[in-house]
Amino acid sequence: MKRINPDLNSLRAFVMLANAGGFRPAAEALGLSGPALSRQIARLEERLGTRLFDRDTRNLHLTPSGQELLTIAGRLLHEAGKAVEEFEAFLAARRGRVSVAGLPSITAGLLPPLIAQFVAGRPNLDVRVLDALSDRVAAAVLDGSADFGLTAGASDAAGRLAFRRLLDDPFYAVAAPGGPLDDLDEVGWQDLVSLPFIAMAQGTSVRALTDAALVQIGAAFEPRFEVSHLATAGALVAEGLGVSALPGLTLPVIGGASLVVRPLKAPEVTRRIGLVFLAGRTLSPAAQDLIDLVFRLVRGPLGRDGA
Amino acid sequence: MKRINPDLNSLRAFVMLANAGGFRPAAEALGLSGPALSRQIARLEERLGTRLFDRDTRNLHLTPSGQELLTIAGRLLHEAGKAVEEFEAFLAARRGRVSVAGLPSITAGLLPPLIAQFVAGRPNLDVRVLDALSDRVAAAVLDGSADFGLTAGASDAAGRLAFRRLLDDPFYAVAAPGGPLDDLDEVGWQDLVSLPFIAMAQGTSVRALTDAALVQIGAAFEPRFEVSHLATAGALVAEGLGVSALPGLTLPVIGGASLVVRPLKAPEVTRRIGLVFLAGRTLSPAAQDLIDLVFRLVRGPLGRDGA
DNA sequence: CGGATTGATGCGTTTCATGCACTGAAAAAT
DNA sequence: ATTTTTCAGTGCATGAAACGCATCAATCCG
Repeated sequence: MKRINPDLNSLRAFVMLANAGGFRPAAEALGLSGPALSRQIARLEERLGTRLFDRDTRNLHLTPSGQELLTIAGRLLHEAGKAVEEFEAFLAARRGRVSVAGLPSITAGLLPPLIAQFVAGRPNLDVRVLDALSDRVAAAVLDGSADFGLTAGASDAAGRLAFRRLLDDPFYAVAAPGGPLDDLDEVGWQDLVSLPFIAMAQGTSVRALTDAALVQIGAAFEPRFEVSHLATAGALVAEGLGVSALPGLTLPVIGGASLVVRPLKAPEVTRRIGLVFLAGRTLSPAAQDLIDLVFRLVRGPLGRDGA
Repeated sequence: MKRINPDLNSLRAFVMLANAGGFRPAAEALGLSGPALSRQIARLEERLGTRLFDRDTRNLHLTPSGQELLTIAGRLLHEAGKAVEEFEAFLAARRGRVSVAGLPSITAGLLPPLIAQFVAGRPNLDVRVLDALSDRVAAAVLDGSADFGLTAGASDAAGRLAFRRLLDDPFYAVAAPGGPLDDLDEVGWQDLVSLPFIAMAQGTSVRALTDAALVQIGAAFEPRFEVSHLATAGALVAEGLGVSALPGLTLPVIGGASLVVRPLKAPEVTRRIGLVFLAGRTLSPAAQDLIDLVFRLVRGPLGRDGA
């Protein structure tokens, strides 16, 4: 048997005619001329191989087949409407899921208020945040488990990732109140090497930049403590066990407000934070929207904690 | 916002392309040329206002929007397939419901084996049988609660009903074994009037014909018993309380095999059984099939209990 | 560095749907 | 009873949409 292929417009016309009870009102409701509707029904009947209406010039009645089709077509059109609505919601970034991968300092310090603003009024939009170190962020973007990443520097893999600079995050020296930084306005890297230093673990972007800065000034690096998590570093600093050098974005995460924070100079080191995404790939509307929001709020009003 | 109107062919093409992973195999599977498919996708993208594939000459990847559409379109196409399947099943008379109205003698005597044959292999086809007297059969057909009726004579209503003759059902005289008919080969109506007569109630087709026959021979009619149901009449006859005159189709219902049955002559009275349906209205495929089966089996091989 | 493969584009053709004008039939009005 | 109106269907021409063929640009392979 040849495959019947209903087209939705015909079905819409059919349902409209069945409900209107006459060609004239149905045609008008459809924005069609009378003859056009007449032919549309005739075509549909021919394609389906059945008469759908018993009609003479004065009366119009659904045949049993028409009655059956009315039920089925009504349901299908309803499904189609829902499908369109769903997809439009997705396109309008009101529905779907955005997965962001980012460095812990970013996901904890920068992102939360932005995400709060982003999801406001979008109850069906889910946001996943994946916090990981730089290379795992890149990996997550590469394998598709994150729509995009916010990380430091453009490490990276065979040109398959694109990078867009978001902001430069300068390093600060941090110490406990009553510690060695109290009387200084600004600190040089050289000043730090003689102090007990709390370093981030190998593999973190902070550590890589710290190492680079120390190499630049030709200093040997002997960290007193080495930790993986910012919160730990912060707690050690607060306890007065040492000093550290950290990018500005990390400060809110470690409770920088109760520490002594000083600009770090000689050299001025900044962590280049940016967007990482698959080169040549279109992003979902929601992801694109979130990115736009991030860039707008971070770059525009220079305030980095939104609202 | 302008209403997006997806057409199923585009979606089919899209899904096919997404699954095939390349234009060439997808186009072939769709029976289209390469360029046709290319344009179809381009049109769909334009209509939806989104790119669905990130593609260059060598790679083809769904965009997030494409991924979303794939899910939604797949579901919708599945629904459409089910809808077509359902409707085709209805057209093929494998699904749906047939409502038959008929005289009790027909629904009980003639119909059951036909219905058994009819529903064999059609598990999703329901049959409703409405047994009622002649005028209620007509009423049921008129108001649509029955697809068609099997009844006696073309009584009927303002030409809105059409009648098609099925068979002529001759009357027989029936009595208990050991009763007055034992020694006769055939019986005349005149012979019956002197015997205790068990008559069907007023309003039945049997009674109307009985009255007419007796008027024709100028006999007064004084039934000894008057009953509404065939089974009662049969039981009274079997008990030897009287004789009756009944059409052949009723005999199986009353257990005619254990009674004495003789052809009734002078005059030969037949009940004209036929099909009643709404004039000018198309019947459902299933109803039409059942009608065809009834006519074929009743008229053709003269056997009235099928198989 | 050529040949082959893949998706896109130009162009002419075909198919399909639509609108206008008109026909034929049936109900309503006179 | 006759005319008028109403309604769905048909002839015909127009316009849009989709298609195939030929070709092009970009990429991969040998």
